[in-house]
This record gives sequence, structure tokens and C-alpha cells, in this order.
Amino acid sequence: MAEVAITFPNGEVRSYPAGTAVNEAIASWNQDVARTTVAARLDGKLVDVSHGIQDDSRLEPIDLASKEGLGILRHSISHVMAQAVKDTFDNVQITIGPSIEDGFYYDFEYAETFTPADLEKIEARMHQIVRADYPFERRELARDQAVALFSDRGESYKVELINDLPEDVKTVSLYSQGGYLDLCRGPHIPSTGMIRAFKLLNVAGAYWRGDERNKMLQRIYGTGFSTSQELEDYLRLLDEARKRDHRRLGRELDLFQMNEEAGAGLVIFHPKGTLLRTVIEDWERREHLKRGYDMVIGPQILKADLWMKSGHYDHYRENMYFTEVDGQSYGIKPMNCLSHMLIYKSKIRSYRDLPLRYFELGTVHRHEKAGVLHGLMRVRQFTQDDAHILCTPEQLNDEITAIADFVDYAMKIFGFEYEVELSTRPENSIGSDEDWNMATEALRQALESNRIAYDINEGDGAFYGPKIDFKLKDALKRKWQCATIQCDFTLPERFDLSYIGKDGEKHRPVMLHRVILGAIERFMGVLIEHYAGAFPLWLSPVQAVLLTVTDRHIPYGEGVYRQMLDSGIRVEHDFRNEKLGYKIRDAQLQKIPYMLVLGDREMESGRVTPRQRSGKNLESLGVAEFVALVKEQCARYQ
RNA sequence: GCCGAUGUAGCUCAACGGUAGAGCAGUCGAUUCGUAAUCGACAGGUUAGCGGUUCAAUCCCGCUCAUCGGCUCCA
Repeated sequence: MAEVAITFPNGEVRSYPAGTAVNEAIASWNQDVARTTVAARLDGKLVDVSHGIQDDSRLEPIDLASKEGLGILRHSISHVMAQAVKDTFDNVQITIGPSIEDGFYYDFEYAETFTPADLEKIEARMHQIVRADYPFERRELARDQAVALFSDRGESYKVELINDLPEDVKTVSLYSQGGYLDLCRGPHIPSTGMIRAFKLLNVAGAYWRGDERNKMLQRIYGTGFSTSQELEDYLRLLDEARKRDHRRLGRELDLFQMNEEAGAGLVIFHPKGTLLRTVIEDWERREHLKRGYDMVIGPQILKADLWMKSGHYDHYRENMYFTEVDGQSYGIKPMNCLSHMLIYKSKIRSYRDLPLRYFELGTVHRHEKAGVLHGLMRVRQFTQDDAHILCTPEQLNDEITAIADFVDYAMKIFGFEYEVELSTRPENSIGSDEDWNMATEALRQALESNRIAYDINEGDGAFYGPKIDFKLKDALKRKWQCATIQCDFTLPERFDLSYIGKDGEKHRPVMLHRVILGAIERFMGVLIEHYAGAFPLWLSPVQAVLLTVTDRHIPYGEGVYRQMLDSGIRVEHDFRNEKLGYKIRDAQLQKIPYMLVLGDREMESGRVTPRQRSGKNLESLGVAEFVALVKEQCARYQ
């Protein structure tokens, strides 16, 4: 019998009879590794452990606990779930069921709706399947045979999937376990008995193939881990994440409300939320002025004709609100660019004037679909830290680089990591291919020359130009776009913007649309979750709270309060007739950075005793000293 | 917009086809207290809104609004 030479990860080469299964080879090499191997790479190709090795090759076991192994495990659990669903309910069709970042899902077509009680039934059946320890068996079938097989079984989605495969695909692979059969590329874990810890989480609707024109399927989400300890840890983490949900903290910290009577997607900022927002906006103004931006303010509504000229009417109308004034149609602005264009056009511009950078904390309205609204993250009225930069094509790279630096600086100041994406031309868009290519290249070059790592997001640009998106994550790991840089050759064209060049001729400027924090509302949402409401001193709406020990300390407290207000500290007082411990607890729950205790000792010496949010007490110090301390700790943000 | 779930006091949650209770918060009183909850009393609700079924609806049904989880879409 022929022999094959197998190279193991440690470099060891061993010889086996051809056809030896992957798991046998691994077991003979290292018994311990074999026990937790879920699949393997054979010369870089993913295979099941039951795969028979026919040629000399390099073999890398995939461990259950590795990221890849976990993905395979979860994918296998999704098959087990699909089996449990098929075993438990009639007239269910299976569609697709991949592993995802924190678990897996499977989409089903089923006339009834799955209820939470159904999930329990499904889980119960899954446990039986796991206990039965069915092997996952792979086989390959000619595609027409596979079509016939799934047609017989009434699985029309699987038939559609096979029919849509590229023509050169002649065979497909099928996996089965315990009477369940699925079309699947694999690999899978050896058998269902290897599954230790899983949980079904929720049911949701999902369009077949993610297309809203298609039928709505039912998606069951679940998660699985290699050990039950990890599962418990994950579930606890989910619970922690819920506690830092900005919608919950927004109420608990009295920052803002969304009110049913006011309308969906509309934020009402309470005093503390307004203070927080004001701190952020003040920071914005300072930083923009430092960087050569000019502050401007445009109107909230502009004539519909102007929105037609810009292309918004044709490409963005369904997101816009319109109103009528004296028989004239006006569009409520969904973006701030139009006024900025008009400012540019208000006089003849020279190349010496460029770049011009117009900055506006511009409030816009967008008619977002009801189902997408989400706390502060997705609203219908929001304020952008928006700017439009008009420059020559030669200045483009420097300007984009400066913006990327600004974003990076801002993210460091607020304490965020971020991811970068380059979004290219979408279907519904304006402008020539040539302009799009130039614009996209300008963005790409700026990213590359600054060595910024990025992903490409095909077809996700704005209708007028490509963009660089900067994404932040919320408590539940959902990504939100905050900063964005969009390169636009089209609007300057449509508005016939020009500048006089060195040559005395008219030239067309290029425009960059950009935001740094993005929508202030969304940014605040992410910020609240990022800090779990315990804002750093410079951002905290209330920086210090005065706590009297008894009523006789109130007059002293009033003096201290006055003094601190005068010094520009954001201070509150709690002079209630309550025990100190009670007031400390309250202040602690409000996540106030400094609690200043005022008792006999402080009153006599004219001092305050700060307690930090961390629970640590500082030495008593004079009011002026405390003010200086706060100012010093905020200095680098000013 | 689509699929599903939910909506009871300011908040968190009970209850039942016969018009609702608890804890916290609030108010009042007592207490004057040193680092995460002092005690007592009181008050608080057209059970999201509108309509229907019923002798009777918070509960059953329909519509609307809003929220939540997804999908699609986006800052």
C-alpha cells in the first residue's frame, strides 16, 4: 500500500498508509491534541477529522478552543439546532445557518411563529441529539443528484442555493447527522457529543438572502462555547452590557428622554445631558478654530428647488421632510452642505483663499424608517459636527490627512479605538465614473500614505461621492459610524463653484464633506456606553457634589457652593437631612467624580474632604486648592 | 418599511373576565448622624390611545402610537 508523508506543526514528518484519516494521524502523533481537535487544515485546506489523507501533506489540527475551532463548533451546533427544529415541527424548510462573531443562527421558513417556549423545546431536543453523539458524516454528490435529493425532501431553498452555484461547480458536499441532511461546505466537528455548552438566545425576522424584496424567514440566534464556564461568562457579559446600555443610563443619570408624545426618534436633552453635550460642543469649537476652520450657521429649511439642483431631491427625497411656506415648497435640511456652498459662492474666490473650511454644528432632520430607530444612536433629528472643505485637487491629500489626524486626535481624547472603512460608489449615485475614480483614489492614497489600516466597503458610498468611515463599537459590540470623510467632485460642478487660478482662469474646486464625532447624539450614546456613565472629570456633567454631614453645615456648604460656581466648576449640592452614607450612595450611583464632605472638621478649617468615585479619600484641602486640582486634571482637554 | 415580542405608579416588577398591589423614588413628621440605603406616616394609576365583543375588559378581538430584538437602510 502506498505511503504518505505527513508534516505536523512541530516540523515532525511521519509516514502513514494512504487514506489514513486525519484524526488517526493526529492521534498517533499526539493523543492530547487529538482529543480537542475539531477539524484540520491539510495543505491549507479545511477538512474534517474523518478525511482520508491521499497525498504527502502538511497537517495542522484546529483546536476546539481556537477562534477557528469555535467557529466550526458553532456552525455544527447550528446544524444540531436545525435538526432539532425539523424533528420538533412539521413543514419547516431549512435555509442557511452560519456561525457569526458571538455565536450562530439558522434561518427557517415556517408558517407558524417560533415562541420562547418553542426555543425551550428545541433546546431540549438538541440536548438529546448531543447525548446521542451522532457522527457528522460528509458525502459528495453530483449537483443534479443533490437537486433531486433536496427537491424530494421539499427543501426548495437548498435547491435554489445549488442552482445558483457557478456552472463549473459539478459536485456539492452534504453533511448529515442523526437523520438530518444539509447542504454544507463543512468542515464539522466529528460528532454531536463534542458539544458541551450552547444556548438559544432569540428569534428574529430576516429576509431570505438579506434582500427586502424576498420572503421574511425566521431566524433563531444562539451561541455555543467549548466549555460551560465560557458560556456562563458570556451570558454574564451580555448582562453587564445591558447595564451600560445608554438608554438605561440616560434615564438613570437623568441625561435625556425620548418621549412617545413628542414623537419617535426625537431626543429631549435634560439639564445634565445638555451640560454634557455643551462640554463636547465647546471642545469642538476650540479644536476647529485651532485647525483653521471658519464657523458658519445655515438655515434649517431651504427651497426645494435648491435640493433639486443638488441632487438630494432625486436621490435622498424619501429621507427628507418638506414643508410649505407662502406657497413655496421648502426642504428641511438632511445635510448641511447647501448653505456652505452658497457661502462659497457669495464672492469670487482666488486660489489664494483655498482651502476654505466651513464648520457648522448643523442640526439636520432625516426621515429614518420606524424600525431602525435606536436610542441616541439612530434618531430623526441630530446635530453633526459638520464641515465642508473646498480646495484645489492638489490640496486634497493634505486636507484628507489633516482630517484623519483630527479624527485620531479626537478618538484619543475621548478614549476610543476605531476601525476604518473605505466605501465605494453605490448604485443610486450622481457624477461621472472619472470623478468617482479620482475621488476614491484620493481617499485611498491618503489612507495608504498615512499607513492607516482599512477595509473596503464596496458600494456603500454616499450618492455624491466615496467616503472613509470611522466606526466605534457600542456596549453590545454593534458598530456605529461616527467620523466620515467624503470626497465630492459633483456638487461643486452642480453649483458651478469656481476659483481663479494663478493662470487667471476659472477652475473647479473639490469639496470634502466630513464629520469628526459625527452625530453628537450618536457620539454621546457611544460615549455613555463606553464609560458606563462614569465620565472622566472633564466631561462629567457634574464634576463635584457637596455633601453636608448635618444641617448645621449647610451655611458653610452654601459658601463653598458659591465659590465653586464662581470658579467654573460644575458642582451640585446635597444638603438634605440624610445620613452621609445615604448621600454618598446617591452620588456614587450618579457616578459623580468627586464627593466633597463638609462636616465640623471642614467647617472649622475652611476646607473640603474629597472622596473620589473610586472610593478613595483624598486629604482635606482648601476650596481654591480643590478648584485648581480639578482645573489641572481637565487642562489637557482644553 | 418588514418579521416577532412588549406596553400596569417617576423606576423595577406583581395581579385578575367582576374597575389594581409591592419595593425603590416622592411628600410630611421624627432623627442631626463622618464615607454605598435611619424610622414612621401619607400620597401616587382613565392599566399607552381609540374602537369592538361582553351584564361586566387592564385581561378577549381589531386598529393606532411607542418601545425592544432582528432584517433591510444609515450619522
